[in-house]
Formats: sequence, structure tokens, C-alpha cells
Amino acid sequence: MERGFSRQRAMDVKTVCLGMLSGGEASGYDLKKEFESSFSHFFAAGYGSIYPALAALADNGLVTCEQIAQEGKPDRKVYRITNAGYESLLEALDRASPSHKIRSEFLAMLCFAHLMTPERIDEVIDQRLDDIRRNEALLDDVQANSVDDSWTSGMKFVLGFGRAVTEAARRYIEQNRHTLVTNREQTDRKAATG
Amino acid sequence: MERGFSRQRAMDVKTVCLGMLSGGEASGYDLKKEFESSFSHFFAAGYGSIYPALAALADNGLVTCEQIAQEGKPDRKVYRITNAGYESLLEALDRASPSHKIRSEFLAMLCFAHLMTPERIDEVIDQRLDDIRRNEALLDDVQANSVDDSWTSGMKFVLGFGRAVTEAARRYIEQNRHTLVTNREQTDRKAATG
DNA sequence: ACCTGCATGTAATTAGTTACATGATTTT
DNA sequence: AAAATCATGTAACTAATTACATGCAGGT
Repeated sequence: MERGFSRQRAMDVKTVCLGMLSGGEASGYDLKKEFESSFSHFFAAGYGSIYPALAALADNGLVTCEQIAQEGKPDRKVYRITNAGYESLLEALDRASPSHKIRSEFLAMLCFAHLMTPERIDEVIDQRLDDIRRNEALLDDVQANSVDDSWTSGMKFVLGFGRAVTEAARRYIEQNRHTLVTNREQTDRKAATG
Repeated sequence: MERGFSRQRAMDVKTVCLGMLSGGEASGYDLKKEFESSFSHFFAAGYGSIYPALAALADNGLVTCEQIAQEGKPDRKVYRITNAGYESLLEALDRASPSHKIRSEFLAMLCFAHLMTPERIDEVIDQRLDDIRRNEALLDDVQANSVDDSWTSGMKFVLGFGRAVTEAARRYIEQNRHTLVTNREQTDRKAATG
């Protein structure tokens, strides 16, 4: 390590891991849990991206890795941010125009609701609402478990954002789903297929 | 073409193009414009994915392609959905659990707002609000231009969804951005760097 | 007996982005 | 004079997902 340490310029998995480590040491496994809880509503990452990301950060001297032997378990690798890593993080945070992208197969599908049966529309919407409600419960849970914790204003803001937007999405779906299932729609598909 | 025609099972660029063509013939250029207007708030696609997608659909016999010569311009390639393509689309729409993914560098960045200067936080938020307002204007525009048009209930629903969620996001940011820029935050970065 | 949690990683694949390449016409 | 619109595509690259590979401990 400690060679070149190319600085991060995008908020990719690597940089987010670096940011998480700025709050304290953690293993790849720990970071995954954070991606699954407080970050889950806006940034997904699996082991397949986290472990390579940590290895790359270590290669660039942005983090150090301490291997801790455990009984009956594989070695736990604890990562800590370095000064170079901290500088790199600040630089990334200074970079311009972070993206905010939505890719929704759900909405794409509903654009063609007139080609779906009412039963199928209901099924797709019910599944989405289940996901949303699970997500709301998770956000509430994260919020509840962080009352005592030393949470940053940033994390609180982001959590609140997720809550607000998720709720708006749920309410819109609940209040407007009926517009998708009408008698007129049913005939469209029948006429096309029959 | 007309060999194997592997049916679509995911709402990827290929399948969305197929869906768009179910509403009438179009060129790759036309589809790009649709991705940039009514689909822009939840599904991005550039020429680099659209043209290969159309070529693949034609290879599989799901669409036909008519090449129309034009003076002073490259040939216009008009694509039309086939029966096999239509069946394939219906099958894709019947498939289970469409995704709805958000990837936000913006929110990821704000998680570490305590490491940013107040000026930088303002800059990032102002840029995001600009994007949101541009998007709201675009959605209004699309809606206005579709009054006379024969729009499906699905498209109306999806447009309304975008409107509702975008507005909720903007309101949350406007009402809570002040929580990110406090005197306490400013010292954090200074203490860490100085 | 089985599943969940702990804990690590690699390799192959998929999908999409970005940059490149071309070129006339129309609008500002 | 410059920029936008019309109109097509390919090649290289990037990034992430999925599946694979391993294995013990503790709870149900």
C-alpha cells in the first residue's frame, strides 16, 4: 500500500465505504449491514462490490487493514481510514454535481398497464406496496435504534428524506391505483390477444 | 430474423423499447426522445443502449425494420412490433416482482455533510433543487402536451407518480436543509483538517 | 435437522455508459 | 459563425450483480 493513492472523485461504492469508515473502524461485513439498514433506501451494495472496494482502498493506502484471528470463525478484517484516506474523502465530497438516479421497472411496467390483466396490475402494485411498507418499517427501526446514538445531522436529514419520499410514493399509489383498473382497460388486452 | 425469438423476462431497455413500439412505429431517435421526456424521471437510456437494443429485437424477430431513404440525412429506420414481439411483451409484463431502485450520490454525500463546508452543502443542495425544478417543469410540459393525445391510464398514473414524489422530495429539502448548516458542523471539519 | 448469523473472498457475466465516427440542414 | 436538430451506429470501458466456494456456532 501507500503508493499513488489515487483520490476518489465520485460517490461510488469505494467512496461510500471510505465515508462509513470515517465514522469508525469496521469490517466488510459491518459495512454490508450499514448498506442494508440506514443506506438501503438510496444506495445498494453487496459483498461482491464491498470486498473488492475495501481491497482497492487498502491498495491505495486510503485505509489500513488489521487481521484479527477468531475462534471458529474466519479472520475478521478491521479497516481503519488513514490520513490520506481522509483527505481523499474530503476531496470527493468537494467534487461537483452528485447524481440522483431512479431506475424503476415497476413504473416502466405500469406504463403498459393497458396490456395487463386487472389481477396482474393488483399483484404488481400489492408487491410494491409491501416493499414500501417494509422499507418504512426499516426506516422507523433505524431511527428508533439511533436515538441514543451519536448520529450526524446529515444522516438524520437523509433518513428523513427517505421517510418523506417513501410515504409520498405510498400515498400516491394507494390513492390512484384504482385509475389503472377499469372496465375499459380489460377489453384492450382481450381485443389485442383474442 | 425470426429465429428463436427469446422472450423478454425483465423490464430492461430492450423490453421498454418493445413496449414503446407497441404504441406505434418509431425510430431509435424517436424512442430516445421518449426516454428523455415522459420516461426521464424513472428510466434512463442513451443511444448506446437503444440502438443495440433495437438491433437485438430485430434479430429475434420481435420487431421489423423498414429503412427509409431521406435526402441529406442518413436513412431513417422505422421499427414496428411483430406478433411475436407483442406476445413477448405480454409475457414480460406477466413476470413477477419488477424492481424500483434508487442510487443517489446526492444522499450519500449528505450523509457526510459534517465533513463539508456550509458553502459546499448549499452548492450541492442548490444544484439538486435546480434539477428537481427542471424535472417538475418537464413533467408539467409533458402533461400539457398530452391533453389532446390518446394517453393511456398507465402513462397518466406514472406521470402523476413522478410529480407527487418529486414534489415531496423538493419540499423536504427546502424545509430541512437548514438542519445541515449549523455552527456545530463547521467546527467539525476545521477540527479534523486543522 | 435446519436455518440464521458470522465472515471472507473470486470469477464470470451482464448491462449500461462514454467516447468516437459521420454529416447535412435549420435555427439562433 | 455557432449551435442545435436530425439520424445512425460501434468499440472500449466501467461498474455492479450473480453465482460460486468455504465453514463453524448457536438457536428453533
